[in-house]
Amino acid sequence: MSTARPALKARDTRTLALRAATELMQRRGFHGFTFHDVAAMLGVSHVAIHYHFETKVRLVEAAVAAYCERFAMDLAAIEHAHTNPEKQLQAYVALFAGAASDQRLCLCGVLAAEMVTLPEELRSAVRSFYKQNEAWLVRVIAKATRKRARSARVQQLARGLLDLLEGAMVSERLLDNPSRITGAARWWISSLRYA
Amino acid sequence: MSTARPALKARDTRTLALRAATELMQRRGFHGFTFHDVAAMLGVSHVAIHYHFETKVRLVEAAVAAYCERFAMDLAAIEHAHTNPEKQLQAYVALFAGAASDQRLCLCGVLAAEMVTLPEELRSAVRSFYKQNEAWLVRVIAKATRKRARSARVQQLARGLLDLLEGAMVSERLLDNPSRITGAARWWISSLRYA
DNA sequence: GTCTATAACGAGATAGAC
DNA sequence: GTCTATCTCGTTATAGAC
Repeated sequence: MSTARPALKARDTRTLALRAATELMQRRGFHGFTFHDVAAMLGVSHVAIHYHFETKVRLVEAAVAAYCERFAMDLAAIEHAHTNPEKQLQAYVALFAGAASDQRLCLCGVLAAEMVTLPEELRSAVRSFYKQNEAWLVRVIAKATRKRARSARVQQLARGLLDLLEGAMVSERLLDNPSRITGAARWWISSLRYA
Repeated sequence: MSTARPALKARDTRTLALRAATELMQRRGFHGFTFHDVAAMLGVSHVAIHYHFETKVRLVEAAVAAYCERFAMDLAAIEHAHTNPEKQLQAYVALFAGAASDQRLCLCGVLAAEMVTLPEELRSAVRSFYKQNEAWLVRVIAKATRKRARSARVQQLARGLLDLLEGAMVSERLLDNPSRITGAARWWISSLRYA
C-alpha cells in the first residue's frame, strides 16, 4: 500500500507555492515578488520552491493556468446559480470586487500591465484569460440585450465591461474607494438597457 | 556674458533622461527599466544619469511630476479648444488613445498597478494624478449631464470613465485591438444621455 | 524534498580621474 | 558633466549533503 497514498508533502508544497505566488503577484506584480517571498510564506527555503518549479517563469505559468481554471469554474458556477443575465453580470462583478476588497488585483490584469517585460509563453496565457472572459461576457450580454452574440456591439460591450473592472480594481486600491468597482459596474449594467 | 547662456548640455541630459524614463516606464513599468536603459537611449553612461538624479525614485518622482504638469496643460488646452462638453470628453479620450496607439500606457496607470512596491512619495504623486483627472472629469461631466458637480452620481461617472480608459489601455495593447479605447469610450459617452 | 553553500549575474549607487 | 572602476546587495539558479 505504500504507493496508494504517495506522501502528500510534495504536492502540498507545490500547491501552497502556487497559491502564495498568485497572491503575491496579485498584490505586487511579476517583478514584485521573489522565490524568497514565496518560500517565506511557506516557512521553507527558496530551494524547496525550485525543486517544484525549475524557473520563475514556469512557476508563474502554472499559477496563471490554475488561476484561469479557477476562473472558468467560477463562471460556470455563476451560470448555474442564476438564470437572469443581469444577475449573472452582477455576480461576475462580485468576483472582481471580492479580490479588490482583499487588496488584490486580477492576476492577469497585473501581468497585462507588465506584458512587455514578460516572455511570450506568459503573454499568450494572459491573452487567453482575457479572451475567455470576453467570450463569456459576450454570451451573457447578448442575452441581456437580446442582441446577436456575434454583433460587433455586443463584442464591444463585453470588452468595455472587462476593461472597466480591470481599471477599477487598480484605482479602488490606489485611492481606497471601497465601492468603486460595484458602483461603476452597477451604472454600466443598468445602461445596457439603452444599448 | 558667460552666465547669460549657461551651457545647455546639462539641462539637456536631465530633460532627455526624464523623457526616456517616462517612455520606458509607460511601456515596461517601474521595475521594468534601469538606469542603464535610460542612459543607453541618450548614448551616455548610467553614471551621467545618477549625476542628475541621485536615486531611481527621485528620477521617477521628477518624471511623474512632469507628466502631471503636461497632462494639466493638455486638459486646459481641451477646454480652450472646445466648449461642448461632449467634444471635450472625446478630446480627453483621444489623449489616452494617442498614447496607446504608440504602445504606451498611462504612466500613472502603470505605477498604480505597481503601487504596493513603490515608496510612499511616489504613491501619493500617482494618487494626485488620479484626483486631478477625476476633478476635471467631474466638471465636464456635470456640464454634459446638467447635474450638480458635487452630486455623487457625477463623481461616480467620472471615476468610471477614468477606470474604463485605464483598463482599456492595458488590454488594447495586450490583445492588439486598435480601436478598443475609442470604441468603448464612444458608447460610454453616448450613454451619459441616460445618466 | 529539503537543506546549506555557492555560483553568476544584474542593479543601484559611490569614488575619483578627466 | 561625464567617464572608468568598484562596491554592495538582491535574485535566480545549481551542486551536493542529509
